[in-house]
Amino acid sequence: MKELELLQNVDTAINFTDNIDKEIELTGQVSNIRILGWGAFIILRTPRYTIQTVADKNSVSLDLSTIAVESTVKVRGVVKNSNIKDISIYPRDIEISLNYIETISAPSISPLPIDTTKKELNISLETQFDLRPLSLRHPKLRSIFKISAAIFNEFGNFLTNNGFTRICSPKIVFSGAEGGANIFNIDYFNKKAFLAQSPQFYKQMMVGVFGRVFETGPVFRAEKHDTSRHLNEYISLDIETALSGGFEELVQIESAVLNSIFSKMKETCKYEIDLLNIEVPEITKIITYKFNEIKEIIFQEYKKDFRGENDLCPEEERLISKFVKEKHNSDFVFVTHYPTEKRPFYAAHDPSAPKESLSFDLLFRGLEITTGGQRLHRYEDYIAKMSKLGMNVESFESYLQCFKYGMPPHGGLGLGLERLTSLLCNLSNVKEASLFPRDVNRLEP
RNA sequence: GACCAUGUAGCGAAGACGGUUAUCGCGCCGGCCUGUCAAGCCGGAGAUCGCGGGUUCGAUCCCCGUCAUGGUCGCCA
Repeated sequence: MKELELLQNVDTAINFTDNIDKEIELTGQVSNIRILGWGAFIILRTPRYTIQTVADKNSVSLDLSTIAVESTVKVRGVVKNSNIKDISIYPRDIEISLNYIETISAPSISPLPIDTTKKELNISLETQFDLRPLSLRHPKLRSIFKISAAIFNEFGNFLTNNGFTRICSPKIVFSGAEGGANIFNIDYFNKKAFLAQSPQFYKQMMVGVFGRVFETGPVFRAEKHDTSRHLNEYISLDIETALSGGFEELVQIESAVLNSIFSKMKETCKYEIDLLNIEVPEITKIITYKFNEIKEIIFQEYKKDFRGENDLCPEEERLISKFVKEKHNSDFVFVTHYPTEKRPFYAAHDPSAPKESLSFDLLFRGLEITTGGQRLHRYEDYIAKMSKLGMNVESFESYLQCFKYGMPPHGGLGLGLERLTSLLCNLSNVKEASLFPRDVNRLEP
């Protein structure tokens, strides 16, 4: 038996201002080393900091030329004020003047096949992903995932603080929510099962339990699309809530969530915002256009006629975003009332105009990042709609229980984490916002 | 899946009417530098030009095939 001490503090944070001219100890990985005649500047990557240390070759016993990039080192040194220009370093107003440095772990092979010490990584996407455990060590790539984490966290915190309950629904499911072709089949103890395309059914069921729920987790799409905005596994930020008003309430909730994410990001991600040169937006007014209005605007303003088609193509998404930016100075536009036939069976429609669904997409800087809408909530409506679409009602019995025994009017939305991250960080491909992207051709790393 | 591009050193690129030793930057190796700013200066090593076939006296370059990657689109978050 061995009893371990209960830690009062597991953080690695250091109060530098209280430790000026005092000696501290740090362990970190060498992200860069600049050797000069008298010594070296060694940049250390630690969980909280990327910090500059300074080693005079006469003050430390270790031969500085033996220190390879990505070595793990333990150092002791005195905290000094400094004024560092390199914005990949944080904090920049202090540095550590070393008395001692020891290599804890040295790489077996050095150098890295890619150069993570430069301002830009300057490698192809393929190389970036093939060497993901290494490329992610670059300050700019790390920052992308700090931004992503900030979005993820504040999405959950804001909703939790506003009466939503976090749920975790199964990813191995009995049936798909969106239809058959784009769903991954798996063998589940000799039974047919699927990987969830969406937590849709479960989050609806849980509205009957908690009233307001959210989930942040992976979803899987088996589509053989291979584009800069698609992943076969992505993180879906999902909301589902009972509605007291119309489906527009969802638009307002999402706007509030996004604004909360953006303002929190400005607070906690100053370093990343600076490093990635991110322009953090804010929704100051909620701009909505009906689907049919969009088609007319595109025709009137840009002389392109897509009015016959019942979906928006990427070009239309870009054009309408441009239009809204110029006319309303907004990076965001909600497109409402999509054709009912383009929406899944559970989508509610306008009783006075059955062809128009009570749903919306959110376009951000030219790309769709959210689909949402009000759902059907009456059992009879489900039976009627599913029968009309030729669906097998019996096979959805476990899902339909909640409606049979009473559900409030409700709706929800799904926000693509990687899409939002990539647009915020000005990435050209959504895969860059996924740690280990899964696409048609990539299963590892 | 369709269409269009691209495969040249560890990484990112240039190249040529089809003709000696294939060019540049980064990294690497050696040297220099008492404060660097994702360092600097000098020198050096490093490439079966994606793979297979064809045309040719001769192919990294032209042709055919193939594989891989990227872009646009279908579809979607």
